[in-house]
Amino acid sequence: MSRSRPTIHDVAREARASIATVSRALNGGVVSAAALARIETAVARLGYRRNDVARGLVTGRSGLVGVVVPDLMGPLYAQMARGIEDVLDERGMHAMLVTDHLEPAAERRAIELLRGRQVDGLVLIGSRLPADALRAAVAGTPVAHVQRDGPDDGDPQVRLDDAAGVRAAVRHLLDAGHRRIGHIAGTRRDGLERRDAYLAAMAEAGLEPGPVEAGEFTEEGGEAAAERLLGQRDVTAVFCASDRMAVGLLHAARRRGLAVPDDVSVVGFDDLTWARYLHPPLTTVRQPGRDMGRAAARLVLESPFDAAVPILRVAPTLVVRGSSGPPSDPHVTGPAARAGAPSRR
Amino acid sequence: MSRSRPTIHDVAREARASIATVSRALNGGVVSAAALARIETAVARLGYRRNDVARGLVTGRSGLVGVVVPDLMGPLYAQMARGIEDVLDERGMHAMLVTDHLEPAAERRAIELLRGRQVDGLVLIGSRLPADALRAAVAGTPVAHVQRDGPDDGDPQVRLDDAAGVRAAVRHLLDAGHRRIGHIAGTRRDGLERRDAYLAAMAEAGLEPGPVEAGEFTEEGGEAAAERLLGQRDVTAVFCASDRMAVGLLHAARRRGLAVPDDVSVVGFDDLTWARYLHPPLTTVRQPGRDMGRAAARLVLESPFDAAVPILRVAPTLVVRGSSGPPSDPHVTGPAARAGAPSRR
DNA sequence: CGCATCGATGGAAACGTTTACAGTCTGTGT
DNA sequence: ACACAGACTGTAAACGTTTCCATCGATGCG
Repeated sequence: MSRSRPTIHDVAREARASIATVSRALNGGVVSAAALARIETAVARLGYRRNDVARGLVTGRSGLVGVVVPDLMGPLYAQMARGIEDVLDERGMHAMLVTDHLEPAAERRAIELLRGRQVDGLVLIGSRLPADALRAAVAGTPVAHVQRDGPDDGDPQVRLDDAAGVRAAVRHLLDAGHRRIGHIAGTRRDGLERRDAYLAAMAEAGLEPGPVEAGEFTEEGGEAAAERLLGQRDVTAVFCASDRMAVGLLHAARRRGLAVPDDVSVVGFDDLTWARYLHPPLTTVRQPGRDMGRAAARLVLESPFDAAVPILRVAPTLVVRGSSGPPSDPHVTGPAARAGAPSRR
Repeated sequence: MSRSRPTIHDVAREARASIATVSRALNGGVVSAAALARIETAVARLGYRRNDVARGLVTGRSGLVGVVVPDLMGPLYAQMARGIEDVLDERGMHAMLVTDHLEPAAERRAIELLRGRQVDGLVLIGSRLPADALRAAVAGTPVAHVQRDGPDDGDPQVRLDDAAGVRAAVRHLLDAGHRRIGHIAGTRRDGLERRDAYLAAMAEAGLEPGPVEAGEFTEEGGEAAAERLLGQRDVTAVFCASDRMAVGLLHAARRRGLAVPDDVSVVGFDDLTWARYLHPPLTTVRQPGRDMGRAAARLVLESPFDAAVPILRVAPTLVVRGSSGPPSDPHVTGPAARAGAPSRR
């Protein structure tokens, strides 16, 4: 009984109709009520299901949008993927996810794979491909980028308004009374943009920038940078380019016996799902991944219509939680004052 | 210049060969060196790329394994997906990910979609579909389950050895000297299995089970259950059915002014990526998601060969971190109480 | 010298659809 | 009674591959 899947021919025979009529019935063409009824029962009896591969071959479309994502384990990427699915769903389309693992070669392969599958569009998240390599790889397929990690060219793109987020974070610390604010910077494109925005925000407030330390976009990177940073005098607050780095900072602070936020305020960036469960809960800049994914999906599906919106900035929001507060005592604070006073156990 | 993609015919014309020869050259069949060279240059000149849709139509295979995953934002699911990709990669295949969002209807649709795409196999993660609905949906396609959330039937399946993990966790607390150990239980299938394993482990140690509270598999669920549990007398340790619930517990403990692990020890389950960054770092049972994904992928690809391994249990490992320690209260853990403790070090 | 063998090639038939086109009815206005 | 519209329906040609089969020289062997 494990016969191979029934085809449209089987349905046609069963329903005494031609395959053309069956096809029309299935796709909402003009068919007589009688034929439609026969076909429907035949479909049900046989358990027929359309073969989308064959269909794609003749129509030239697949109903698929290819998504290449750096890493599925990043909660932010997962949110973006979800956003893409949202808008694809309502159009009866689907996403096909492929991961490059931050390797440009894998990214190129992923694009090839997807195009071989006739995807109707491509959403590239955090793409590192140089403009020419990219153009060659995607050829005719419509493309939209999210938070592209490479130089811009004419392709439509959605990108966080990093500067606005950083400004909000720095303002928040300034408003709380901090004057000497350090920064832990990332090394990728958005890391650099955030660092520049930080410098600009400090300058705007008429303040000298605090110490800046760069590191990998990871907990370890953040911790290492924090070690260097917390050695400096007078720093009462630190703004991190990512939440992951912020947890590294939290650890380093704890090791040095610094209380957060009393001795040092911490602000992160991204608002990863678990940021609120840290101790203390992390004040951070929320990156609306799902919205960004939605926007990108719309962009890629509608790019032919208005070709004049190459870059779309979405606004982040500051989420104030427990890791930031007013400086306790500006002139006494600092590692020197409390050195060697770890209070735990 | 935006001509449509070159086909194998174009290559054949350009290389003065028949399409059959080109196809053979591309797929490693027998071709003369001269022809091969001509074809290769033609491919390069034209930028030809095989159309996998057409290919799939004739071969009946797609090189794709469909993966239906409850939710991309769960780090554990992402790890499993990664594991699947690992083994697919080394076979030149790819994963096609689709999410049901814990809705059985969406799960069924996802399976239909995937089968319409002619996937060569299906990996279902946390499937909730009843056996008959499932059987109807997958028809002839090979299937493997991961941590199926429904009754078993004959389908190959990989599943965590929940009982072993729970036993390790409970033993760990017992060895530390705890006697009154509470449990926060989950409601899904694995939650129930873990609860039963907890009860068994307590019985095995000759102890009465501590209070058990069930809740949703979320931070809020854990927090609510913890509120009920921490009111009880004498509880010096709590074992949670998941890390997410454990952070809820941590919060509830903090609110009540209970120190962890001094007043109450906490052990989680899963070892989600951020468990080590909590404060204190969470002692937990690590679920090797990536390995489970790998195992499932192998299972689905090789199921015809040995049909006799329907259920494969993978072993979790206990990761001891800062959230668990000996009970502080001296008179509860006197020598008498310790007498029955199986101490293995 | 004839015959089987072999390596390389091309022709053509699939694979399961959609869709342009050409029919076949039935009813209607003249 | 006739043409003609209109509503349905069927035939057949695509879509871009793989693969079976036949063909064709050339080579080796008896």
